[in-house]
Amino acid sequence: MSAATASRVLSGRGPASKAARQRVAAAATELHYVPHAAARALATRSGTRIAVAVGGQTPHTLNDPYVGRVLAATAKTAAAREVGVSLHWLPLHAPDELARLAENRGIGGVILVNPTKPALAAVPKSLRGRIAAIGIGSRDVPSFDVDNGTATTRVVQHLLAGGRRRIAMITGPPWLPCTHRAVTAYHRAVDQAGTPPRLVPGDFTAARGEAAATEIMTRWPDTDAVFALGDLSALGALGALRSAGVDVPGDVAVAGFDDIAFAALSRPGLTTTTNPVEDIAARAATAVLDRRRSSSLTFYPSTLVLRESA
Amino acid sequence: MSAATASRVLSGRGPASKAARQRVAAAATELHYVPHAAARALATRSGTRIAVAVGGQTPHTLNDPYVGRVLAATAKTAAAREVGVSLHWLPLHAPDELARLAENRGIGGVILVNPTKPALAAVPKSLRGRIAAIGIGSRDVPSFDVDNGTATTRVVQHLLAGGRRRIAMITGPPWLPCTHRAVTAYHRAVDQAGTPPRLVPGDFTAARGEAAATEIMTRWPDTDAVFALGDLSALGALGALRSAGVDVPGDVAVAGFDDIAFAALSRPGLTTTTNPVEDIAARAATAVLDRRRSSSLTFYPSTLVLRESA
DNA sequence: CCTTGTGGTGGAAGCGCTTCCACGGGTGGG
DNA sequence: CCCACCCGTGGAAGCGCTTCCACCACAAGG
Repeated sequence: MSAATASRVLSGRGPASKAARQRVAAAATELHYVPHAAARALATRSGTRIAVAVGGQTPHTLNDPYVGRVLAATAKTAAAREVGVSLHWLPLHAPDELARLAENRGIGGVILVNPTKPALAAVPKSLRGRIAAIGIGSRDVPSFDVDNGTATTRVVQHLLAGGRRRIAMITGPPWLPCTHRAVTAYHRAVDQAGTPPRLVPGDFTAARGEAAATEIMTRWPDTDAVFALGDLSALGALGALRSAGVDVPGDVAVAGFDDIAFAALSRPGLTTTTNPVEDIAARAATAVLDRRRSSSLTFYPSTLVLRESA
Repeated sequence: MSAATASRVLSGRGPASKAARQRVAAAATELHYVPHAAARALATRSGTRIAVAVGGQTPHTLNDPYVGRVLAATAKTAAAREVGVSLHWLPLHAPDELARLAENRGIGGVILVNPTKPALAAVPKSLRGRIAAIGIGSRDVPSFDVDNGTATTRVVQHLLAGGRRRIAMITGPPWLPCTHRAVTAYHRAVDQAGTPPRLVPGDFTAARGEAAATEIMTRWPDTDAVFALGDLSALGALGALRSAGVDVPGDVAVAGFDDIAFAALSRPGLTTTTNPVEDIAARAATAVLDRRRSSSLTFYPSTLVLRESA
């Protein structure tokens, strides 16, 4: 029984007789053998382990319900394939961080969450086929994202149908392509209805949502609906409005995006539109693990969730 | 210039002349050299990279605001030391998973989050000095946790001071030592006040909080306060109560634990008690990276945050 | 019976790094 | 002036695995 044979059966590659297979399996379980991931990565020069790289201004971005959902879903599919998950913060101002990550081996694939354009541009060729992006919808890299254009249109139409005529929008970070898609859809929808566009930049955080709502009510006091890209911002806005004595949904309707768990927990319940992140993350994980270069841009449908706030 | 010399200056270990140091540094930056983590781990037989292992029934536990805070804080201190973070789910029924993790090298330290007793017992000796636990408060392994005994006492006393006399508690999972500490403190506090103990088991989730609140109001309709270990459960309870037409805090006061971001966002705002997880996680990360075996059990103070719900 | 194939096997090289060790050329003291 | 000493250096081994390749034994065909 040589190391070569053992390696063949344990890694499942190469020929091995039934007898050898059984002997190795028996020995492995008896000795509680665990392959040395580093050695394997070194020899194979292509680690297993999928890296989730989250873009953002501070490491604090990692603490976000959206990211939490991505992580849980990724960890689940990763565990099923017996690979690990590592977590990385991709500073907005250091796009080459991704290249370092890739060179630093041990990783078999990368899932980018909300990366900047420069970060996408800096994707090293060595990562081809083992990288996917979610939360952006870009063509530079295989992407999986929610169809937030259609979703935005539907939300705005719902608000219009409810009699709202001055609908403000709290956007996502300007450096995200998905922000542009949503903003475009928003513009088209309000233009079509002949109602004025009111845009305030956001960053997906609750704090920014609060500030943005205050800003909106100051600049345009007659606003009767606020749509925030991201439930966190929507909930922040909702809180700020109610603290200011504004009745929701009486005076102002509030709608969010993503349908995070807290959207249902808030009072009034937050009207929002789903984001099937779990599916998306699972698909992205599978794609990078299988080195599929397919499907450069896939959009997942979002469905409107009506609660009390709008 | 040999590989040996380069290795010495890059890893900062061993002697090297000033000239050599500079030449290596220059070459490294020019070539965008990134050390191969796997090779290094193999040679050193002690990887860098800190593993966060979260105990729980399903991978879904990874998606929890508490865990999110731990991850963000860990990633921050890890990034400052140029080490990676990997994420693991520690199934409740597979305590040896931790041993596999340890053998699977590449990791320099482990932070256990809410591990079970069997998992703690299964900690391999090879991990001595590079492991720490948070969220449990155990002596089996260096632990950093919030002082939830004192915090619980203070919450109950606050509820009593507010005139509440039938205070129910939604606990944490029974397999967590911290649940016992809090339950003990709760018992002592209500006994002292001569009010009846009302315990319902929880698991930190919002769904369980809702169910528990319903259960409480069914079994003990005259309950006038609910204290949940974990804001998620408290918010779930709060939602269920209000849906049942119960006025909060008029009829029933609700208090939580942890002071997650949503505690402030909810209406009424959730009265809770802080959990300095960020500090705790940072300290735990530093401890494992520095291989400190010190401080077997450190408790961090919690402060009461009064909002509208209690 | 010998040839040509086949599936299974072990030897050995090598993945990129660290670290032991032996060695050379400086310095200071005798 | 020579020796002992020490700092800085490069050669080489080895971390645990994979994988190429040569090899053997056997089965099937001529």
